[in-house]
Amino acid sequence: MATITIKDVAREAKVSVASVSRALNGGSGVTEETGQRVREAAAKLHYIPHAAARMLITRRSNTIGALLPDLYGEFFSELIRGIDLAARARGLHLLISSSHDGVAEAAAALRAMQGRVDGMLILSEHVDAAFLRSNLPKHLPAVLLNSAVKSSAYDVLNVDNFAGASAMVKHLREVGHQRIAFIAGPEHNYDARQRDKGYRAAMAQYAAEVSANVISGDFSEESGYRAGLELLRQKVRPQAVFAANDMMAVGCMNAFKQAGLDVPRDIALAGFDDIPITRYIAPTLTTVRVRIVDLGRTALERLAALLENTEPSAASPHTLGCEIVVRESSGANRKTR
Amino acid sequence: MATITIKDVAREAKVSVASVSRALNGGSGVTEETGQRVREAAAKLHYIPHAAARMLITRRSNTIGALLPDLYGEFFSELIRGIDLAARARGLHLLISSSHDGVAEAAAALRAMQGRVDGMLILSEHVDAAFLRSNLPKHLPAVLLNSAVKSSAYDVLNVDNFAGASAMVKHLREVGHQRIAFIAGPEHNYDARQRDKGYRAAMAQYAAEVSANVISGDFSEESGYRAGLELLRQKVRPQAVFAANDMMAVGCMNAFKQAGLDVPRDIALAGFDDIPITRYIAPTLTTVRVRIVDLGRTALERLAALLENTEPSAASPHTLGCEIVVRESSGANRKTR
DNA sequence: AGCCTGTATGTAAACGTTTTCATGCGCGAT
DNA sequence: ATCGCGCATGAAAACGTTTACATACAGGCT
Repeated sequence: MATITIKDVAREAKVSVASVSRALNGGSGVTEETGQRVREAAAKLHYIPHAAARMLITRRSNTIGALLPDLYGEFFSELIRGIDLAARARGLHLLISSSHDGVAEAAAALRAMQGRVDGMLILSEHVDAAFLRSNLPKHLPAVLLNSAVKSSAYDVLNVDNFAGASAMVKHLREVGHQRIAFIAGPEHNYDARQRDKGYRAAMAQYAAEVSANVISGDFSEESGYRAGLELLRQKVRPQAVFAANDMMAVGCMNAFKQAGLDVPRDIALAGFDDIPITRYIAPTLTTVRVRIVDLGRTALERLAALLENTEPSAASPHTLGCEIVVRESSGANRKTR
Repeated sequence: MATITIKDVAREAKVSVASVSRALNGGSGVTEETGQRVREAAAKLHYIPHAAARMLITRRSNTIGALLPDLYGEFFSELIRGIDLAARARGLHLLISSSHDGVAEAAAALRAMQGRVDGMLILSEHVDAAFLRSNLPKHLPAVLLNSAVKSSAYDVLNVDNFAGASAMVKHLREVGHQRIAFIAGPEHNYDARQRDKGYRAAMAQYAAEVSANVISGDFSEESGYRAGLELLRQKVRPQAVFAANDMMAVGCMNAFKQAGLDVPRDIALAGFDDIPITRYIAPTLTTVRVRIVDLGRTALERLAALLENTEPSAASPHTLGCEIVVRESSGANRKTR
């Protein structure tokens, strides 16, 4: 009736609980015959070890925790998928905690994971070195994603936003656009800031000709739409618009279409992330590809490596490259042919 | 140095561990003054209760497990988001397990969750009543999503696929299409089968005029594309195509575009699910809206309700309605004006 | 034959909590 | 004054495992 425990199996197999444990785990230190008997008894009783008890004694949960922002949008679904795939391959469970409105909430979430995870994957704008020092147990391995934290105490995995943004500006220049506007992302988002810097740096190379033109946004489609309207109101209209993420590019595109403009003939457009949707809209969106699934996978693999090595293993920061994906919206074919 | 436990707090506050536990939890049964002292000690030592130990004794993990198929596509990202939102609101954690290639793997995943979750949310084509009987502990509450399981032993939450599909056929008829083809989903998927039935039933109402025309697919964009090509090869081309999910509709649309056809002028198209992407493609896709986020949220809320009530509470099957969303691809405006 | 070594097994401690139960104390009611 | 009652507190059991240690036994060595 009640849950059946290792003791029941021991009784059934007529051995001690120790032997049951040995037989069911390593299998070593137990004779073939008893091993057999134990396995049979376990199967017969439908015995399933109680995870919590095991965690308590072994101090291992085979679970990794993921602290993420709101799961909205394709970026996170892809990221989770990458993490999940890698976790599954390693037999690790995934405990997810998302949507933290503020620092306090993020801290609470992080603390609540204590004792139920072996390591943490953290992607949150609320997290900085001080936050981690006070909320992350010293011994708990963690990998930070897209974080500004530089401390060698933590392992961090970033996307090369700066290079990606610069490369996109370069591309837009190459296909003939001079006045390139930028729709920035949220101020406190590290990725967004890096993309902004990349844009500005690349534009500075042509400073003599034209200066940077940055409209603020917050990564939402809605903010991209508003930015689009604002750009249309400028006395001198830009020839190309580079949005700090794809969703804003989509919103911006809608603003342009609604105003009767043709993309890319009247104005070119580019995004960042390469979420699946970019392939389906019309015109298809030129963007900077971030291999999101790989990002998740790599993060998990680094964390897994951390779990294996008991030695601290110098936390090496790492950066994932990204590449330009030229589609219709940037008007590349118009110039090339 | 090592992890600090409740004993350390007790020593620091000069009380017994029992009092620490009382002070930190309910707070009742302890004087205001000791409560204060304990909280101070806990804060000073950065004490965090060990989740596993607590789980073991309370037999509560405040975690719910979600057994899902591969997380690919917007459907699942939306679903997870709905689940996550509701879980967060109730202070529940989310343990996710996805991508089960076969029955055995699904069973293993389900068993691995034993002892670390209070309840299960299950969406998997491998799951039937027999599977549950042998792999789901009797006392573990579970909510099945989009499942064919009828047993009153389990709580199941379905989408009204049949009515949705019928309504879509009706809509397509109303805007003037006679010959309506259907691209079916995977054979073993319950949703897919119900949509198929809904289509056939609605078509049967007009049997005298025209018969059903079903092409097989598997919910992937690729299979929708292939189905599109196949439809184009038919001697009498259908006037409208109804795909069992949106991604296949997208694939099919690409096939049509590639063949130089104009949607909806030359051929109308409709999908099912109303994933976000439907709003961004051109033409925008007429579809059947399944409130995916609500589905996830509702599922979690029912599970939470199950957790509260110790009494079995007759497992009531429930169905979420869905509604037609008319956009450009079905050619509705052409007829109405 | 005696000893030592290795191996299978069992006993019991340990993991960090919560909770039951007993204890002792103060205080109002009789 | 005594009794009893409520309440804060502490001691210890319990949760279900793993594992260190003890034990016993078999067999190969000298």
